[in-house]
Amino acid sequence: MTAPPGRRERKKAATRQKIADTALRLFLERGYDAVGIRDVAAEADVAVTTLFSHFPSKEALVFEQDRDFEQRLTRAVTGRAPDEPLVPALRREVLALVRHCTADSAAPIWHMIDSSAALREYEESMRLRHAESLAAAIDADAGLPQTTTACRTLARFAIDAYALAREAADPEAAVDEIFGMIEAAWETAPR
Amino acid sequence: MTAPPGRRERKKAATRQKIADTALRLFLERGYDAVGIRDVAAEADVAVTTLFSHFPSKEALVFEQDRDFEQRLTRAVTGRAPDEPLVPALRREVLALVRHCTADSAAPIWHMIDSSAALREYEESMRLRHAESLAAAIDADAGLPQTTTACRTLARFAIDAYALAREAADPEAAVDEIFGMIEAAWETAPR
DNA sequence: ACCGTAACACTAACCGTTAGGGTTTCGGAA
DNA sequence: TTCCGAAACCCTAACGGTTAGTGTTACGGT
Repeated sequence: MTAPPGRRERKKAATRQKIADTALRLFLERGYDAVGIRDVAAEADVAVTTLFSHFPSKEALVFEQDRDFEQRLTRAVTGRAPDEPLVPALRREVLALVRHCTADSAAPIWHMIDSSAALREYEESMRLRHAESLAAAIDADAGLPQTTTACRTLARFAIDAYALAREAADPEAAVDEIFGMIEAAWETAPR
Repeated sequence: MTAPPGRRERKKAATRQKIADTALRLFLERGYDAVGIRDVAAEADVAVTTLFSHFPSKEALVFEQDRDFEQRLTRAVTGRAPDEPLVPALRREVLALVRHCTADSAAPIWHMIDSSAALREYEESMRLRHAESLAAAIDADAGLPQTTTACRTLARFAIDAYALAREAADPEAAVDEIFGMIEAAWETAPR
């Protein structure tokens, strides 16, 4: 599938990694708002323009680790066992994602995100984009006769569940509670 | 209630109005991204700092007209007839809001918003803030035994309904469809 | 051995936004 | 009526994220 990549691509990946690592370290050390793009670039020993050729924005540096979020959600739909119903599969994946980001090791990062308005907003629009892909995956699922609107609704509800559970006092219980509601909603969806 | 406001407040309101009108006109004429804050300020004959003392950001200029959105939603909950159930009241209000913003007269503005990533993102975070107030209003409603999590979930679902319906081919049908799902979700919510 | 190009660097700006500091003008108290 | 405090406004200068323009290097395929 993937032939041993050449020196070129290895160097590129290394540069990207160095930028992301440096950025996250500086952000955690001094605080997101107190670190400028120019600081990150200097510390990573790259030009500012290079940084922006790897990452579309300052905020994107923070969510490097989170890159597979979108794919995990869509694959939870497209790659589930042939007879597994949709919503429980989604619920399992959302639960796993919530567990992952409420783990103790992730606490400093999420504390940083919650402290910065820019990061919170960025995350939300990111999740919305994810909801769009998820909606497409659900809509494309053969054997689901539901409306396109219903599919988009389900996708957004699932993203909501993730966002709300992350902030809840007991995240795992919140996933259960919200997905109970989603289950009922989906069963009512017209087809 | 409101005594005849003094000259001072009238002038302030006039300035604010002039800025908002000028901004919207320029945005529609030349496109949101093609008009800078300095352009708006110059055309409205105010200093840039004055503009930002009236509006917190460039995006906020566009949503001047939309200012009562939040209040309309919360009042649909807090001010409904004593015996009217919650979700239908919400549905009525969301339907009215969707009708309002899909009216022909509003088309150019919404086309502009949809064309600009900055405006789309701003709108979404704005709606999320609205969802928080709505959740608080629902939570505070006496006689509703539901969980706080369930209230926050309902609030977000209602906001989702608005956003999804706005984009749907048949917005009013979409409101019906989504609120059917929400109704089922809410009935399932633990109390 | 050579060429095309991908990755990177440097400079200089653009744009939204804010701080600092000054001037006018109103509203209410003396 | 007079005067004072403060609100509204202005100007200048900057900050920080982001991008365009233009080279330079070094890798990969011919």
